[in-house]
Amino acid sequence: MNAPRRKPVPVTAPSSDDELYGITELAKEYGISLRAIRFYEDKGLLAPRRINGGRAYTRRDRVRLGLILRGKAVGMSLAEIEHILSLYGDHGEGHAQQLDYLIGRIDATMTELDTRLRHIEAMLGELGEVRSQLKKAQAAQRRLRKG
Amino acid sequence: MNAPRRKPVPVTAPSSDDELYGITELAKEYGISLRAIRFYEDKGLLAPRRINGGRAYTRRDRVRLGLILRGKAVGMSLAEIEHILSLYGDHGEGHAQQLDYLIGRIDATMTELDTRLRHIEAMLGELGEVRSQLKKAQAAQRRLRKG
DNA sequence: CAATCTGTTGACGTTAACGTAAGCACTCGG
DNA sequence: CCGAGTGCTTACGTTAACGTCAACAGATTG
Repeated sequence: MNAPRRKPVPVTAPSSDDELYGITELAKEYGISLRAIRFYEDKGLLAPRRINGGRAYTRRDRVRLGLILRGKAVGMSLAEIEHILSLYGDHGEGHAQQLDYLIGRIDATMTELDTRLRHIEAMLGELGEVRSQLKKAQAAQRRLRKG
Repeated sequence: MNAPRRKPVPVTAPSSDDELYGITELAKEYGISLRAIRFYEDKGLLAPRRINGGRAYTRRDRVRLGLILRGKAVGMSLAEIEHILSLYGDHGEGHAQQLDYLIGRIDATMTELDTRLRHIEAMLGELGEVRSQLKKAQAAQRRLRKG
């Protein structure tokens, strides 16, 4: 079963028209595969416009992609990232309830990130101790060799 | 093809003999499944002794398991965690080269963790901004309702 | 006009990290 | 002696996050 073919077009405007980017540009810029970018789209994390069948990304899309990758670097699942992404974006003229809800979710998210941060700090601390132990051993060795 | 059967034994000493723990104790203590613990063993992250076919964990094993889970909480893969775990443990009487190598790896690991930490801090910062924007909107709403 | 480039959509493969299930082995309490 | 409890192993299933591949369509270029 083949989907009906649209007619794609390069879109790849080096720096001309209206601040739109092709998928390959984004891929190279962030060092990821085209497949990954499309995958994020499938998962609803990105929603580029279509220009004659080709994906066209705006600055805003680029920012989102950046957030996605940052999320991954931090060890979040795509689901969690989607969660966070939804906190950005136009909550234009949101009603009071919406605002409360959003702020609540942001607080929750920040708390979780804080926990992670503390875990990392703990690991850094422990590794630092191990390191200084090794440093001591190293110094001892040197004393044996030189003195 | 069946492996030859050993004879397992509870080992489950509540707090008596020699500071050994059964697999279920560990599982409950850390809130994970037996399967997961065995899985970590398969991956070489744990290596409990066997007492009559049953796994017997020491305090040291418990600490390692803690490190594993902390690593996961921080978003590391089991491979990365194994990497880090190898930095602990007896480098007893290590030779100079070994020490240099280990310290180098610790430094590398710490640098990487530092990067993650910075990513998280960045996200926290951005979320903080979004939050304060929403707070402003919230205040505006209240002014409309009350005054 | 044919080759090449860029892009699109399935469909299937892969790796990591387990979960689930089945079947067997000891031990212990009644 | 029998059933429940605990543990072991092997084998297969599952989810996430892509990678790989095939087949095709416009555009561009020699």
